[in-house]
Amino acid sequence: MSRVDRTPALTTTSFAILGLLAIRPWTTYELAVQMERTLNRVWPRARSRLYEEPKKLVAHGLAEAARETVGRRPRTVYTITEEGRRALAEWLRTPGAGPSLEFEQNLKLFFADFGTRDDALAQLEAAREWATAQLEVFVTAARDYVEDRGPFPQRLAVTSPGARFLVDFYDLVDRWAAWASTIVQGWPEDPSQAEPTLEVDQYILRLAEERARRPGGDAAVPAPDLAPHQVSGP
Amino acid sequence: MSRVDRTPALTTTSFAILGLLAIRPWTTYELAVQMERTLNRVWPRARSRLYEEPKKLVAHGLAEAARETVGRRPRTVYTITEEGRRALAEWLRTPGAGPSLEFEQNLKLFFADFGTRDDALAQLEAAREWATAQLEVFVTAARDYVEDRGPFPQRLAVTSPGARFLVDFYDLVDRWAAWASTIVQGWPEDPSQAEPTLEVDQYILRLAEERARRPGGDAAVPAPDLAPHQVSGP
DNA sequence: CTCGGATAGTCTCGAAGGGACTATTCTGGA
DNA sequence: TCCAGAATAGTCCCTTCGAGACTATCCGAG
Repeated sequence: MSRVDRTPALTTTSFAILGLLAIRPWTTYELAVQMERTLNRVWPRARSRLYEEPKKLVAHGLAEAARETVGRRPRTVYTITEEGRRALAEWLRTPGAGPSLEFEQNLKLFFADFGTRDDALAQLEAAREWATAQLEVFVTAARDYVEDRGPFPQRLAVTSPGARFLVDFYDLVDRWAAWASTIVQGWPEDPSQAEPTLEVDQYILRLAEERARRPGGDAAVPAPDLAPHQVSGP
Repeated sequence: MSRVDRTPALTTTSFAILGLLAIRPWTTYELAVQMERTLNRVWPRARSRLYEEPKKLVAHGLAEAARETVGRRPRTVYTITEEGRRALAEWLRTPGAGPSLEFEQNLKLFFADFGTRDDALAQLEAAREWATAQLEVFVTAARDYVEDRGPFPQRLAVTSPGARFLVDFYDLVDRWAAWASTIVQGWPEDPSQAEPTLEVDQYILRLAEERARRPGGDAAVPAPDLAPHQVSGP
């Protein structure tokens, strides 16, 4: 009531920063750089945001700020507190949200019948380039890690399953765009005149149904019966 | 300068709405529902946003609003203009952004060493449930489409490649989470004590490098040499 | 000695999210 | 036939975010 304190609420982004602080102390600038290089891939946030979060953490008692100075330039080093570690563990216990995907190139493909076939092909080509670029950055970083030149090698056991997801995701985008290109190339100039390819639709449906029937339980998953991103010829 | 009009700029969301209007006229409510059911999967936006967009389109001359009334309740039906169709085609010509992914469950996995093994397993299980739920909704909708009961069957040719991406994405999340679960089950109670599994890391690296070498050109993509989401036993 | 890139931030504005709130119309079952 | 609840058709508010402009110092290579 009245106009009491109101320290802004903690968000997922706050806990992402808090997690980094649990690894070691950082300055805000280092946090921002680290975030851009790694966490951005699963939790993208604007740089400007990242400068606010540590302050919130301090306000909540989850981190401490130490003002230092390099020459005449001041900087702030943040360190996690014991309460911060408890809060982080607590956050890890609560269920997280499922993936949320924004995919403008796919959105444009969805409206392809209001443009030209070449427009659609350009979107798919851009998607492939995106995937390639992501993978290149990834390979460089991953090679460093495997050759023991990466930071925090002791965290590798914990981080590699998540990394696997990213590689597979980039690979999916690439394979899908390549496959979709072959489909779109078969369209007429004006995509609104394209004939529905029933094989594709039934194939999609079969894939989806098959998966929906797969037991939700556990254990090893068999390799897919249907080769991904290949359309069987008629 | 001074304090002139300033009709707010058009965003990707504006064009998503404009694309729907290119299919047929809608009321704002219908647009919001349609968006939630379909476009949300590649371009998720809050409902409240969707009520603003058509007004912007009108302000830019890309759509027209017709006030109607059902009984005593007023409603507004939006129709695309010729200029709107031109703007849409123009937008389709410009390259779209690559995918952007938010994945909180994976983020929590990334910090698994500050929680317990069971916390990590719970995140993965939640990811599987999410994927299953998405697929179930998808299957229901897709079955309707294939059995000719879906709206806009004439757009099927254009929309099914994009749908394929979604099925594969959900499938990826599911397979990955199942695979990752088997890895995490091998961890000790305290994940910070987990041993790095070099096989996994080198496997990831090999996958990534192999892909990075793949020609960025075109044409059919061969089936992957390595079965997705299976770790070869030692 | 200097110049460009890395370090270390602040600030602003508009876009987006999330939900509370209102009100009328339609539909299926008692 | 009547009523409850779902669907229709929005408005409003507050907070968070994103994108980028802006400032300033430090450090290393040539």
